[in-house]
Amino acid sequence: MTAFIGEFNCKLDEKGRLSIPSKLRAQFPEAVGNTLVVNRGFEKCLVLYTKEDWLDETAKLNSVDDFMSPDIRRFKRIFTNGANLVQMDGAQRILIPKKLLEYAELTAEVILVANGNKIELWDQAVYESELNVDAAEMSQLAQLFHQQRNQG
Amino acid sequence: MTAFIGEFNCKLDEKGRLSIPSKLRAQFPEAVGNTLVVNRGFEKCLVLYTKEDWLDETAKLNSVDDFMSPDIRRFKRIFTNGANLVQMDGAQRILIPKKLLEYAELTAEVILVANGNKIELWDQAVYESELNVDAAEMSQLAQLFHQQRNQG
DNA sequence: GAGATTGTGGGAAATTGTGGGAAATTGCAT
DNA sequence: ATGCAATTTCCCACAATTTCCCACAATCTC
Repeated sequence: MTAFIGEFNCKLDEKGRLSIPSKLRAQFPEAVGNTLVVNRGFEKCLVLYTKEDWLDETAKLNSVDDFMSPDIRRFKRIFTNGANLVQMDGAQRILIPKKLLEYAELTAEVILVANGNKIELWDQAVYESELNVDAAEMSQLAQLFHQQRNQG
Repeated sequence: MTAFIGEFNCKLDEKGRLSIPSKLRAQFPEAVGNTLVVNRGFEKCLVLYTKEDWLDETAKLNSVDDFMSPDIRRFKRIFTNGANLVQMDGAQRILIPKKLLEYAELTAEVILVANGNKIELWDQAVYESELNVDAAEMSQLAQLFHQQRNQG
């Protein structure tokens, strides 16, 4: 499983194309070729996966049979909703589908943030307000994280 | 087994024809040719299969013996009953049978969503309400999924 | 600073989505 | 059987989108 590192400022052009920074592209495993998967994130951002990692994610979902229950079907849908295959063009750019641009409210200025095997894509303004935490809140969040991690 | 990726906004024209997006068509295995199977989904949507995957699906059903119970027979009948073979025309469109249009309440605006080896077809409005979950429900669903996965 | 690489923009060609006309086929009723 | 209506198929045409390509600007490397 891939583990990406880094945070990058990028621009979207008028056509909704995003140029993948070379520092990030260098981290893609060979096998990626030029195909990625974009999906909606839980927050107001998009998420990029290598195709392989995406298939791993969904394989987990698909291991559970659809006959089982409506809730299972619903869960799978919610989870995969929005996913799109995207291909890099000759200039290492991907075209972000319109729908997703709108969802994440992406303007020209965006940020790419590595997060494990995922890469999040935020509008710069949105991202900054998301990161805007004071020390007290941060330590509270850390505490919560710790608790939830230990209770599984 | 095929694993489709993607979510697509499409339009049905007045004749009830659905143009299969090229991104999706590109994911069909060669063998598909231009023949698909449409069936009713459990929810208010339709489901597309490659012919091959449909045959697998029915094979699974038929592995359960009809002698078993009336309910088994009934379920098989109802499940299989809605299935239709459809062929793509020269413009990669399929004609959705009237009955199925009505069943899923499809209007002009529809959505195609990959779901494992199936492709679901929703009316846009219906789909959006299906996806509309709050955080509490989501975490409940996730929990359910987790349980059911582990009990197989 | 010079040369290579990378990011950005945009024009033009190719592909795709969409609509609709008209022929071919089907089903139904007379 | 024959004619009519409805459906389906096949075809062409236009608009929108996507892809491909080239060129210039910015940045990095040596």
